[in-house]
Amino acid sequence: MKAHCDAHSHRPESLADLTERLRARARKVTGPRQAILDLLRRQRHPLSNREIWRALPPSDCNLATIYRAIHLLERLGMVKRFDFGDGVARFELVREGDDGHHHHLVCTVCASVVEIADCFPVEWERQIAKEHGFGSVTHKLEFFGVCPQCQ
Amino acid sequence: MKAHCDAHSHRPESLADLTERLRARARKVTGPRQAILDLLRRQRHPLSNREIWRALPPSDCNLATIYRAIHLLERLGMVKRFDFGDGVARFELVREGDDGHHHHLVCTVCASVVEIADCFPVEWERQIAKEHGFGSVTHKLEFFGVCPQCQ
DNA sequence: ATCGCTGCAAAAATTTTGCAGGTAA
DNA sequence: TTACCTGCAAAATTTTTGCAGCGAT
Repeated sequence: MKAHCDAHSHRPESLADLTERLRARARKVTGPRQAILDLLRRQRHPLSNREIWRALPPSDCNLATIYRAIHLLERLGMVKRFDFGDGVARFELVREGDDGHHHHLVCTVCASVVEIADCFPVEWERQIAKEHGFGSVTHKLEFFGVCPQCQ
Repeated sequence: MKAHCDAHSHRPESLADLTERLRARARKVTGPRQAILDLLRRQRHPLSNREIWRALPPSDCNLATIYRAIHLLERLGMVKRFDFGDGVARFELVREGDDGHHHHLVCTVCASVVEIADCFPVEWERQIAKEHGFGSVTHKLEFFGVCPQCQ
């Protein structure tokens, strides 16, 4: 049984490549957008809009601009939304040509995050889709537990 | 390979049984709480706090009370939170002795919901836990697609 | 009679939007 | 130049909290 996603490399795409992707879509490469992209490309794990805001020097970007920029990047498929069940959306950069599909193991005590290579088997997903007549089926899967340090 | 959860019966627990569970935990059985429980026990699928509020006659319950009651029911394990990725928490009644663990297939167009019997294989979950030294690992899994009517 | 629960209203927190000026292309 | 972006501030949401009075037990 083969999962339909593998762990992806963590070597970050260069900032130049990222901004090029914006330009290619006729979007402007501005200071705030570069700051956000440059922050995200250094992160291994998803950040919320507010976390991005706090991580950036106050002069770099307004919180409203972050909301707007993240919306844009999400629409362009450059950023993917993850939900760890605490009501806060978090975002991760998606590598060129990738769909960003993967999962996390989140510590319910300290909120540390591990990226997971395994994935729900495609055959099951297809079967579930067929069984109910649904099309274009995907899934969201996240794991929760207590990390070694917090035990 | 066996999933570790099966579809559960949809026959709703009686309101009397539900309120008894409250009383057994030294919580008061009040009008608003009965109204909420009685509404949830008739639902097959999760409702948000606001949906509960709109579904109830205005005089039955204040929105703030619903937030408080749902928090309580969640703490008592009588209600389970689900997240369909749209930023709104939804809640489902959990049957006595059950842990409420199951998954949904949600239409991304009309938001209709189908309950899913399959589940992520326990062995994999255990392996993931072991691999990263995590304890008490569970998961959240939801499927998304386009239902027959919306295609 | 208690103590928990409720409604109401205000506060806090989160996300969206309008607008006027600035800037990438 | 000309759209597109941005900061700021206000608005719209969503969720939490304080408080005085009511009511389940």
